[in-house]
Amino acid sequence: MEKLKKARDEFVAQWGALGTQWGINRTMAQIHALLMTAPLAMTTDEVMEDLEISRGNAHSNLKELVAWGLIKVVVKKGERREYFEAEKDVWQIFTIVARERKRREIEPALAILSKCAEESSEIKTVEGKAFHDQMRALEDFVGFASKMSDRISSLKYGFAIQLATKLLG
Amino acid sequence: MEKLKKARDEFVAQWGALGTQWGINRTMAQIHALLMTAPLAMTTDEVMEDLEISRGNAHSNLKELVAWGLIKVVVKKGERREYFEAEKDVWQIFTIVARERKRREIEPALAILSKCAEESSEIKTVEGKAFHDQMRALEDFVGFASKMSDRISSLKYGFAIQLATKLLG
DNA sequence: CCGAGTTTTCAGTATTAATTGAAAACCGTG
DNA sequence: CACGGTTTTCAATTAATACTGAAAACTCGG
Repeated sequence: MEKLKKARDEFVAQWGALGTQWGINRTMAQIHALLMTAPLAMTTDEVMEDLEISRGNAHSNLKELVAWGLIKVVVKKGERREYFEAEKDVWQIFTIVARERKRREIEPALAILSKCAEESSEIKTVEGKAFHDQMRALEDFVGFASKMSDRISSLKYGFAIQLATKLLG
Repeated sequence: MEKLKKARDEFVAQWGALGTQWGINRTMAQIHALLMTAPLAMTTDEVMEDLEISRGNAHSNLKELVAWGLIKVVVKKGERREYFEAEKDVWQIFTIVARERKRREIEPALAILSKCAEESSEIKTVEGKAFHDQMRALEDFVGFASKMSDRISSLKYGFAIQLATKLLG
């Protein structure tokens, strides 16, 4: 049906544009959108054709999505080429993104803060103490956020909703 | 003291590098780090000199930080030029960043999902229904996350910690 | 171990984003 | 309203990132 194709194309295009805001590249976001709404697993060539992108581009972004865990390689028996299929469950997607963001954003921040807090711990001036305290406060908070992220991700969807509803109510 | 300067320089440099991961530009993150650890409010010229960057660059990133709400302009009486000072409270910083991310990442996503869900609602094919359901599921989840973000941000720090501790315990 | 089908790499190119620096606009004071 | 100090703008440049396309590497059945 034509209408579906149009809606899906729009979703892919817009999700791609959004990807930029999120700090991931457009193509990766587009492929993710495409596969999330694909009724069947797709090959690299299908992705290339659909998005009108080069093989190299399709390849590297498919691999990157696999590395994130947002898509999986599936092999069909009697077929040599690889098919790709996206995780479609929203809670799964959320936990994967949360895990990856933690790894890429929270953990490096924590490392920096710990190091700076440590290095400034024996400075005796007033300014030195203020700096140290600021580092510690940030370190504590970020460390706390990191633990929270793990805990929430490890919940089952239903339980997370229940908990959240209690908070919202 | 020399040791403090070194620790602070490292913090500024590394926080700047981290900014890239977070999808904000290096200079903005550096200025933020600099002001967060500044004992006194700083002028544009001081920021320029400290980071060795141009006036235009310092200016636009200071304005951007003001727009986020992460730093404030302060005027000293008898002084013509503007001073800038950062919000230092970690919970405040967190809520500001959460608000901004919601505005830049969550709300646009929600708009796209709503539109695509709406446009696909009357498609009768099996594939059309699957697409529609996927859009709705994503919309529901993102909308829910959006509400949660607001609720958490509106809590007082102490209460948030208490709540979180209950979850962690 | 050959060859067709497929995946991977990567040097070169294109695109996008950040930065400079100087000119223009602004602003309060005499 | 002219002037020095200050902020703001923006065209040109530079730096960072993404993408292409073709060649190389890999894989598996025969």
